[in-house]
Amino acid sequence: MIVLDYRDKRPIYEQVVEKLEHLIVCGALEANTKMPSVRSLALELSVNPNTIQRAYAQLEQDGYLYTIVGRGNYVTGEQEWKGGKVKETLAQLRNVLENAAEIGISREDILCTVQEIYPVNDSEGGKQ
Amino acid sequence: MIVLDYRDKRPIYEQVVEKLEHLIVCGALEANTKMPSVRSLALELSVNPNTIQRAYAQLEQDGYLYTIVGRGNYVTGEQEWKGGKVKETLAQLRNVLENAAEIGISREDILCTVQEIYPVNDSEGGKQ
DNA sequence: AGAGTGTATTAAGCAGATTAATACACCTAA
DNA sequence: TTAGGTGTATTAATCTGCTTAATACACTCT
Repeated sequence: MIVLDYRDKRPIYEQVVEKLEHLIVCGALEANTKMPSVRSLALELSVNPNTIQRAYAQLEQDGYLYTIVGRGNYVTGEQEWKGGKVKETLAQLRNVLENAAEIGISREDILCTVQEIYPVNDSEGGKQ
Repeated sequence: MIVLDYRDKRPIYEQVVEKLEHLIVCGALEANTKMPSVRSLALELSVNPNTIQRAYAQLEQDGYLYTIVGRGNYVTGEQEWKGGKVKETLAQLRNVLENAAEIGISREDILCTVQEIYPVNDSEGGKQ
C-alpha cells in the first residue's frame, strides 16, 4: 500500500500519515474504504503496531479517517477534510509567495510557474 | 538580535539558522557585517556555545556566512546564496501549486492569492 | 603577553521515537 | 456462545538526536 523511505529523518509515523493522506486526497482511496488493520499494516511495513496506531490516530484527528472500535478504520468523505486542506494549502502558498517577493523574484516568474502547473491556452478564453 | 520560540518543537540550532538566514535574505544584515561571536550569541540567547557553533556551521555551508578563524563570522554577498535560494523557492512554489491542483483549487483562486502578495493596478499597464 | 576568536573533543542528561509484551473491550461470523 | 480479528491502553526498555558542560588548542589582533 505504501513504501517507507529510511533516508527520511522524520519519524516513521509522520511518513505514514503523509503518504496515506496523499492517497486519500488524490482519490486513490475512496470514501468509506476499509483501511488495513493496525496489526496488518504494521506487519506489512515491518514496523511496530504502536507506530501505525499513532499514525491512524493522527489521520483521524485530521479528519481523513473515522474509526469503529472492533471493526476498523475507514476513509472519510471529502467534506470532512476539504475545507481545512484548502485553507492550509492557500496559507502555504501565501508563505512561499512572501518568501519569493522578499528575495526579488518577479511577478512574471511567479505567473510563469503558475502557468506550468495550471496551463491555459489563449484560444480557450473564459468559457468552454 | 533574534528571539527564540520555546513552543517551537524544532531544535534550537534550526531556529537560529532560520532566523539569521531571514535577516540576511531580507537585507537587515549587509554583506561583510560581522556576526556576534559564538560565545556572545550563546550568552545572549541563554544557550550553549556548541548550539550556536552548529547553527553557524550550517549557515556557512548554505553560503550565508564566511569564517575567518581567530576573527569571526561574516555575512556573505548576495551572489553567494541568491541563485540557490531562488531555485529552492520556485521548487517550493511548484510543490504547493501541485498540491493545490490536486485538491481542486481553481486557477482563479491561485491568481487571486498571487495578487494579494504581488499587487498590480490595472492603470499601471506594463511600463511605468 | 593577553584577550577574543573559531574549532574540536568528551561526557552527561534529556526528550522523543520505536520496539516489545501485554491486556482489555468491542464486533462479527461460525 | 465462542473464537478470532479489531481498536485501544499501558508499561518498560532501547535508541537516536539535541543540548549542556567542561575543556583544550590554534589563530588573530592589540
